[in-house]
Amino acid sequence: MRLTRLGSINLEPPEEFNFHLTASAYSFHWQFDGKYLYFPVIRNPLLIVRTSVKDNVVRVDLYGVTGKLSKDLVTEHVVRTLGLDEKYYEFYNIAEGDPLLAEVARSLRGMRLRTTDLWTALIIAVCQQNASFKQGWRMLYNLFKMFGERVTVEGHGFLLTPPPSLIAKSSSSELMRAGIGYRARSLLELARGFDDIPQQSPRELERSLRSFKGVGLYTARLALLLAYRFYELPPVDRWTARIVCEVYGCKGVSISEAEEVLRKVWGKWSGLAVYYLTIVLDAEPLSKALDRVRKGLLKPYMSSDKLTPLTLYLRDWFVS
DNA sequence: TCCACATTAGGAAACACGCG
DNA sequence: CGCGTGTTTCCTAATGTGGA
Repeated sequence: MRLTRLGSINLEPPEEFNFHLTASAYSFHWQFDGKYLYFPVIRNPLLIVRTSVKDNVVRVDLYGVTGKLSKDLVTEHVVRTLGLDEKYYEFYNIAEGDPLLAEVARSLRGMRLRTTDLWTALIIAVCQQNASFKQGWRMLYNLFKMFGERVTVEGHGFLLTPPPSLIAKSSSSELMRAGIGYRARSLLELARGFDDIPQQSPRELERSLRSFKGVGLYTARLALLLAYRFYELPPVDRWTARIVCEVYGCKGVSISEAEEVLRKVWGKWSGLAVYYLTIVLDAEPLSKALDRVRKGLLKPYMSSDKLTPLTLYLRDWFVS
């Protein structure tokens, strides 16, 4: 599908906003090309925005299949997605004196967590289960390539998240071909029940999401973090637990201990801290990540020869 | 007894390694 | 050089345990 340009909006960025870092993190090449960050605002009728920053102005170009559109609604969505209204001062104050995330307040300052819709966040979270960063994002890549609709914006190919309706009518074996293993069943059940999830607060949503088979505490919280910036309750996996316990000195290395320590140090910013932890350690497998923590190498590589959350967009890493 | 919390069992996929 | 196995890296779900 080819989309036509419907107009544009200019937004004033907050101070210390780093568009390039915000757009780089965990983006596939069809989402960010080094200059423009593309993301959907409305699915039906389809409306996609192309965002960029020039001369300290956030430029938002609108693309769709024509129709009425509310610029206020688009503005609100872009502000929310990029976190233009976020105030990280408190978070940075803690980060500055922190043994793990000091770099977030320095070289990564101005980088925002970019949100997705809840459905996309759920797919991401399910793919992250029992898998390294590389494994998880390969699964996601395969799902997008196999089931996502391709649209063209100014000659740039963009892939939409395969919607619940499409996943729901797929067979488990079809989904398995994306290399997602047992997660196919979880995804299928989520797709079938997704539209019946009521609108509720994040804390209530956590309960609703966990009622799905295959969605535990980690998956639910990661999804809520990515979709709603639900920072106060962190998604803690074993990777996070080991690192957090190593650095802040827990008695053991359990998930619950790590969460307790995280909440003590970061308070209502715990979830955001976990997100940035994956960035500064390039989401490396545990043994390498622990090694880097001990050596104090707590800055992302930023080199283009290695797949990391910040280099994912650079090329087609999973092309087979 | 029942609830909260901790532990254990079970499992998918990638990678490394050794064998023929 | 290819193949199979074991190890590593993670998670959820079921089971176990201890305190109110």
